Amino acid sequence: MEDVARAAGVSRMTVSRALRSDGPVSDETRARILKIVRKLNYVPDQSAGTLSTRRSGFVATLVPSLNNLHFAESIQALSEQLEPTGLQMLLGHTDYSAEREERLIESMLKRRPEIIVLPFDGHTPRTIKLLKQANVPVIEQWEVPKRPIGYTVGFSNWQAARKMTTALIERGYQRIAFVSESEDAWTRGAARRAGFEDAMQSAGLSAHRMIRFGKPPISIEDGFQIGAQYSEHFADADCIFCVSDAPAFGVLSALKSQQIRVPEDIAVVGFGNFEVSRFSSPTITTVEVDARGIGHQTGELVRRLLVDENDRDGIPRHFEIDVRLRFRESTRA
Amino acid sequence: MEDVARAAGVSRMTVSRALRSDGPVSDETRARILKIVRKLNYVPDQSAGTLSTRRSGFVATLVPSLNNLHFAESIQALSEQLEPTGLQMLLGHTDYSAEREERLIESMLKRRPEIIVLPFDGHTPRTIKLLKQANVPVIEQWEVPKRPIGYTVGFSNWQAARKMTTALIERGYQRIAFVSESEDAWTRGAARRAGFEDAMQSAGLSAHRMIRFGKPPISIEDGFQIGAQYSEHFADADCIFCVSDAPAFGVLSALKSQQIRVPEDIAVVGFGNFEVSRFSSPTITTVEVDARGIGHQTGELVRRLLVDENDRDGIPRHFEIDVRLRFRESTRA
DNA sequence: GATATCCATGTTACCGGTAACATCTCTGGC
DNA sequence: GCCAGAGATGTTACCGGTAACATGGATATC
Repeated sequence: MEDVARAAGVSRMTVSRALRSDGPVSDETRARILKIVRKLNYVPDQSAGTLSTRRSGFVATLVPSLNNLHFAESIQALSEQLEPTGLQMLLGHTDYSAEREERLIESMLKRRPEIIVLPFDGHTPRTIKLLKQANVPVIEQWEVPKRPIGYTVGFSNWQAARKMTTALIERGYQRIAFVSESEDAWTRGAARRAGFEDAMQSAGLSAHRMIRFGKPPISIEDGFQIGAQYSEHFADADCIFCVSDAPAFGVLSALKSQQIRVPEDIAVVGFGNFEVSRFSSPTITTVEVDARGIGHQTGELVRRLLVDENDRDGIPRHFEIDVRLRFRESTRA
Repeated sequence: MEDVARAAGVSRMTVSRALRSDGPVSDETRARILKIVRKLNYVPDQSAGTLSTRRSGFVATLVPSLNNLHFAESIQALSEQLEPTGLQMLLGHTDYSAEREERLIESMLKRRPEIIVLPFDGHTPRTIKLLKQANVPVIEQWEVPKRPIGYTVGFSNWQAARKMTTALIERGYQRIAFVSESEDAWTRGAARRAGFEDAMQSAGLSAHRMIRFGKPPISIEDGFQIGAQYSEHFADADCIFCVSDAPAFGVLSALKSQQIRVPEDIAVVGFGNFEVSRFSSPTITTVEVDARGIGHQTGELVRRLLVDENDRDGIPRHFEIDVRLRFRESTRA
């Protein structure tokens, strides 16, 4: 920067001002400085700027996992929203572990993020303490916690699963099995399971056909293995509701290879509306979640909180994301 | 930090030393300081540290897109490798646009990354200039460029597609169609297409059945639409080689709905070995690429370049990643 | 017992920007 | 012609750490 200032015959401060769109610099001087900046290939050091302005320009972002299209898409949508603002995303993935989440947050806080975006899958007590002390807006995504730390963008997995279950019961299904992960203490999967159980009980039906298999995120392969044990798990069931479309597709694939007909012999239902559920045969009934919408709304919220000074009033604490039931060929009408 | 130092009755420097594992501080003093740090919830500011040490701890990482399992998995593998090193990843996605890539690199350079990891899909001239001037190791991933900037971790998509095509020809296929994206000027998809064409020509076969459809990344839906126009595109073909498993699955789905049998009437081949290709019916013949391996090797390389001081000699410039042909039910033996 | 050596700790300056205030020049109003 | 006010630019100090060197006391060496 010193070099640029010397070459332009001005002070460092003027260079600094010229590089920031707002600074009061004459057009002529700015043009001259920018030309020299380009010639010398000067790239400002943002950590020095951060230190001085106390604004890091970082958005700390956590996701449970990247190899899940939902999370990948919401991240992608968020990062697209962030681009024009000049904010940068610090990304980490928790791998569905609250301890890993805590470690990640701890290391990200050293970068002084201006906002923290993370999924709610249950936090450790220390995580909650760290988040509160960070003195920075916190946005919890996906599942909406009962006691939010700050803002939330998401929906109730409990309600979504309950709604689908109730709709299935209305369509005449009574002996519904539920497939979910084996270690999901606090995840969205657990909330879906609870919603399913509640709906069944409310209808006076038994929710005893609970299959737990595979670690989060449950995969197509896991679903295939479950489906391969049809007689053991589903002999007296009339419908298999899976915690996600991936195992639903796997179950379907396994049933097909055993000549079990869907939906004639048994129905299959997923969750998430992944692309594969629209193109499998039969196509899979599922719960559609607007993953991009979560990223987009979060981006919008970040903009209102950090960028747009005129739009800071009356920001709601909670943004509800759409959830819709998609009935397809894998259930009978 | 000042506060901590005062509370512990030492100088700021001693606190700084106590917080870094290496510093020469007596065990007793360090214990006392760490206790106070915890009590005061002091979190060091890494941008100040960066400024002073001239080490940012950042690994600038670009991917074409996140909603593609290959990239997501390689990123995940890389970030797992990075965790114990204390390095943090700055992630951006180019959306297959060289201009976006240039902008991202420009903004990331302000953070003074210690290394730059990016896919090779062709760069703008300015991008190449920026990367060279950054004076930082550069790792190009996935497709291996003819003229690498620094290190490379990947494989030749040209060769991989050529190998599969040759194997298909050996199995008796002669009228092979190739499905790829419509705007893929510099992508891996284009390299695959070129490899296909070369193999066909070497075998004295015509490579005129080129279907171009959909923007990168080509989806299941795109494949479905292509497959739905069977008679137009594939009336006289005996095999459909798709640039990725996603459209292959979509094509398969469309063929099935038209009662066209695979592989009896026509074969379908994908690329990537996504999970869906193992569980569709029929299962899909594909080219297996070790996506996690790319992330893992990259992480290993980063470690050797930045962390492990004793292992810095004789680091190869290029790491070749495994590619294997997986013949499944969608082609006849 | 004098000196060399080592370890724990302190002091000072600096990393590369920007906030805050000071200064200077030019313009317009009366 | 004098002064207020606004815009462009300069000066100084500071953001929160750490590098580099200085210091002081304990121990080892002969």
